[in-house]
Amino acid sequence: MKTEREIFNDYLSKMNLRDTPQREMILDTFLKREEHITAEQLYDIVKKTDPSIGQATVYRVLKLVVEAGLAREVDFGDGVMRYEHAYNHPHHDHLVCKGCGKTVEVRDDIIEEMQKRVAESFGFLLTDHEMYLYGLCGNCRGKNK
Amino acid sequence: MKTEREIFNDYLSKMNLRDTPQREMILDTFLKREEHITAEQLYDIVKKTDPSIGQATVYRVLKLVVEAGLAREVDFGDGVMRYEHAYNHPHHDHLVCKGCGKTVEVRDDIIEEMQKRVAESFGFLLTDHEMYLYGLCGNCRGKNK
DNA sequence: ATTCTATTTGATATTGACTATCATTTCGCG
DNA sequence: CGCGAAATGATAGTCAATATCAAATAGAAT
Repeated sequence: MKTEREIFNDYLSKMNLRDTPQREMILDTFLKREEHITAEQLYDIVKKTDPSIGQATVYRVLKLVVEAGLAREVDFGDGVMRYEHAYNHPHHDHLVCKGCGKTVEVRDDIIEEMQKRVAESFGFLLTDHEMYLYGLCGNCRGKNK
Repeated sequence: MKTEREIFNDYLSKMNLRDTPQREMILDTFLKREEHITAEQLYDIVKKTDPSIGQATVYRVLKLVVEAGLAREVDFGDGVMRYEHAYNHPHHDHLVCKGCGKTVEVRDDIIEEMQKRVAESFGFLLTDHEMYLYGLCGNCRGKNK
């Protein structure tokens, strides 16, 4: 089982890209966090370790991390892209509480299967999908009268 | 059965908003088009009828049309919000071809039911959802080697 | 109809996320 | 080392969408 660092380095050499301290640092910082994170949030954290790092570099490295298969983009529709771990975190969809913003990762094989069938019934070859379920979590259900 | 115009006017008076020629014009132009449309595209069309209309007004009116229940926002993830008819166009999801951009409206009751169950299994009350199925349509399947 | 005032409009500036540009730095090969 | 290509960081630019604000106007009161 390869480590994330190995996968990232393999991707860099395969693409003839260079191994830089910034890239390693940003990747490591991303990997340490478990939750969905935005580029700006990651930038803020990274600056604490190395204040000289540029914002553009964080955006650039996040893109590489996605291409290397270690991260996945998540779009909750609020205009900001978030990133989540993709390594050892198989595909899933998201349940999002509109009250408190809490998210839960969900996966349902029946839904996945039906999605493929629906696409095929229109002659489409399904390559991927996005599904966001919005609602109110247990805590927030009671609050808004 | 109320007309869209009646529904819109009802909404305006319920909210103590004024009935203006711009609002009527933009609504009418939106209603004439059947396909998903962006605010900028609608602005371009509307300008042909009345070049004095401001871009901001189109954005503002589209928001009202959504609030009145006559339109729905659709986000295909390309950074631009699109609007589709909501009146007599019941909820559906979208199948999007990554090759040519073609979209198909789809609806599957089993998926809808499973979504509700999944949400409930986590204690969530499902209020709405977004589901986008991305793939290649019949035409585009053969093209990419 | 005329007046009045809060709403609406259109022009413009601003925001916020993200990308492009570009001079300077640095990686990594010889 | 020393070189050339690639990466970085600072900055400017893009683009959709929103905020601002003076001027125009809807619509109720007169």
